[in-house]
Amino acid sequence: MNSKIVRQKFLDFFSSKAHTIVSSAPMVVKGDPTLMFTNAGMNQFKDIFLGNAPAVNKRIANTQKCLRVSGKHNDLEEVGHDTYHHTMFEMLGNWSFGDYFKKEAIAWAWEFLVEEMKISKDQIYATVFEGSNEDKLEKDNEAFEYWKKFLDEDRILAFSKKDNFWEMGDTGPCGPCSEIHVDLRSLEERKKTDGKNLVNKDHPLVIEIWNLVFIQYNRKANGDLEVLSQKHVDTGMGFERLCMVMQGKTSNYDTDIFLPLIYTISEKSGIPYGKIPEADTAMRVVADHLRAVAFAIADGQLPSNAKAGYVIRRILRRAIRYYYTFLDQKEPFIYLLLPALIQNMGDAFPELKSQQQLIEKVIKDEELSFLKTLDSGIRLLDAIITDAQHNKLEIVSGKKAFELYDTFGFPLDLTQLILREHKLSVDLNEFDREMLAQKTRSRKASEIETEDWIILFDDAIQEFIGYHYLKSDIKITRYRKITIQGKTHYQLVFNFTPFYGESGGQVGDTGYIDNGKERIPIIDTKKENNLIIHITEKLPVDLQAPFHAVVDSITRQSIANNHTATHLLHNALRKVLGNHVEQKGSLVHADYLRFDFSHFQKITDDELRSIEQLVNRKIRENEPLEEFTEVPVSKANEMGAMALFGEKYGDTVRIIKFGESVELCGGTHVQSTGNIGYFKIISETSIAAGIRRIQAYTGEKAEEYINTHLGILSDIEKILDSPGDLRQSILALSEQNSELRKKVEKAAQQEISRIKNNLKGNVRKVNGINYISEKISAEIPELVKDLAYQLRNEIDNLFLVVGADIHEKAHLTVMISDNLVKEKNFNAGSIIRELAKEINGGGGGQAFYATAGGKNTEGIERALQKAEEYIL
RNA sequence: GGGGGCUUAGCUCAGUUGGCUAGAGCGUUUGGCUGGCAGCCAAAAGGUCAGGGGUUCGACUCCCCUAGUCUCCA
Repeated sequence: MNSKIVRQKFLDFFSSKAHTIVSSAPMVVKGDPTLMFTNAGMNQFKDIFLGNAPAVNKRIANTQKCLRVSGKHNDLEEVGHDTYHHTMFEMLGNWSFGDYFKKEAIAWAWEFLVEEMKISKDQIYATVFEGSNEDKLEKDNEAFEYWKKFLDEDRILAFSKKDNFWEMGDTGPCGPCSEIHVDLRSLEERKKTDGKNLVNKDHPLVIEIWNLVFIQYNRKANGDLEVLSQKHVDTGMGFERLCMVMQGKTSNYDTDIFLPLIYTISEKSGIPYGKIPEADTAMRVVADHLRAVAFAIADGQLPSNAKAGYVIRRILRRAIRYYYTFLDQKEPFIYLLLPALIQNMGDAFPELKSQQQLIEKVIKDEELSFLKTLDSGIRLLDAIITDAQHNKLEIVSGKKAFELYDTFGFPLDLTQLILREHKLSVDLNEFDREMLAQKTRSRKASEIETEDWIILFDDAIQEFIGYHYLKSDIKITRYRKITIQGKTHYQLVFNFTPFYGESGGQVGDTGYIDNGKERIPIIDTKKENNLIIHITEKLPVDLQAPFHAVVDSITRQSIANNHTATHLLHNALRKVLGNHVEQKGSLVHADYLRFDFSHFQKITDDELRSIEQLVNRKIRENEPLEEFTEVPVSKANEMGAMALFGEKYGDTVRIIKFGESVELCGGTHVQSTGNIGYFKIISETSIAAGIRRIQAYTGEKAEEYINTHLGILSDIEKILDSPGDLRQSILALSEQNSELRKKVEKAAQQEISRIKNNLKGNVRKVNGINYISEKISAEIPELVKDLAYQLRNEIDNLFLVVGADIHEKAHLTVMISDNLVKEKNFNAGSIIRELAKEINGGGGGQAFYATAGGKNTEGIERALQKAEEYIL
């Protein structure tokens, strides 16, 4: 059964059990500081479990793309070396929000696996929670009883809290879980060793494929468990594993999900799969990482040097490392594989297809840049090797290897590989020490201490009323203290709030709360798991009191201007450049707006002008805001709304329309476009392959910007005293300037020649040495240097001492012909140090040329005389 | 968010502890030679050494700040 059918059968099965099928949430998570990537199917329903959002459908099923690069069973460095570790994988899941519970979840799981998928019941084991003294919980007898209907008792195994009790975090919803394991060993093997002894023992062929979580408790901060009134089911089944079972394979990589990719890799690299273990590993690594990176980019997460983008970069670079070393590819390679991936998964995930060009471009660019990094790293390493061989060392210091890694991004395993070829090795202990120091430094710099929420009023759902109100009477429902790098802030939550929490690129509101006795400034507002959090520097004295909350309306107006202008810009970009333009990031600030989007060339000045013109035309047309709330997703698509990436599952959405611009958006906007006043683009740049960024001003900021520039222009006009063509005037000025510079240069040279000729006339022959000692008048020390070097070329056996009074500072210069330095052992440097004493200064230089400076101009004559002593 | 590196001619880069009046290769221009796929020879032009400040007799080199960029960690 091929993987496409497996996926479809799962969805069809739960659809037949009255589940609503929803699409996968993006793999890249927005608006949850604890999570960078979706790492489990339940992520997009977290708000429902936390009680921060109501469940619209009580039964849901889907396939969710997930990414894991760290954690108990997922270390990036493991991927490719075995049959089952992955970075990106699909999780099939079904959910009940306060609807069905253990009985149905177990019965349907059984029905799907045994009746639909025809997996033999002899291969199946189930596990249940054995109970916990610590939490005063009994064995999960309910689950045990339901399983007994399908399985013999000795195939239902009990495990401890570690394996069979699921918790989302330190606090929050949790409960016992029940896992389904499948024994894939041959009949003979199964006879030899009973499968029940291999469950949960990390056997590669006795594997967990489905985890059914029964959420029935809430873990409180003090560790106590509280029974939930609403019980939920959360299940997750590894799609790749299920396919492996269905296709009778013993490795995920042998299923039709990976094999076409691996064959393409084999074909393009000319290396067969299954012959060389290292090459096989490399192919699995490349196949796995290609998926992860392609999906991440499709979801808007580009490789970068920080946070989530850095994780993607690391995954991609690991793949490059493997093909570079074990598949002998020295040119960009991974981007060539994208068509094969799309062939395989493009139907289930159309975002891959629609963004193929961008994904290829981004990957190729990243490959090129890393191959360049490798190149320069190899050059640096060569120097280290030469040095080690020169000094007859066998071990290269860990510090050097770390520097190569830390500063130049050259991977340790490559360093080791290349060193081994030269019979050298790295001091790994030292390397690890350096690494640890780096980690400690970073951790220290980002230490956050979060205290527990203190609940004042039990009012879990906080409403946002800021679309229509900027002031409101509120009560504080909960607060907590948070400390980052020694700075303490407080986070407050209200029963309802006019403050907009930072999200969708729009910055959070600022303002204050006041109760007549005290006024507390709100310095920022953030959104965390659907909760709007107001940040203050101090806590109100009377927390229970009612407060009047006021949003800074001027700032809010500027933000609204910029947000609406962003929509108009997005629309104008698509009109002028084409429909391939897709939003890739956005920042709506009170002072400016920033918009990142996919586009493959630099935008020409003409295009930029038309874009700006179009936006300003829409502003003057004064299109009114049309706001549609609670629009079903299907209706939104009909309206032609531009869905932003990062949409979470939700039954209804908010739509913002200004004339032709229709966007799905939760932000705050102007009443009509005329409020924006004026729109001015200030920069257009590239931020990554295929991604461009426009920054712009609106309203008063735009006005200020233009006035500043016009002011500069008029100032220049005044300076130049030029009412006519400024460009002509400046051009003339610049030409004049370079002419004058040449003239000055020439005059200086003439001056030098004049002095030089003078000096030449005053040469004294002393002991066969052409001795010159004289005070000259010069303006610039550089010219004296010039003079000395010229004389050196023109007079043999020269011993030159020149003094000068430059801006009331004494200067001395000594120049001695090379042959004299050699023959008579003169040293201009030590001579000048002696002479400098006469002018109360110091100096130095080389054996043939030295300078000195001092405060005492009176001493110049004495110094010149003293010089004579050296040649007598 | 924290650490480290880099920024020198149009391009790719050298430049040891501060002092060889800032170099190389490619490219450009000019002249000469040459029936050819990077043709050869010769010469020349081209630099605010990222920007700003400081230390010093003297800074591409050392220190501080700013900007851009690469890289590692979180």
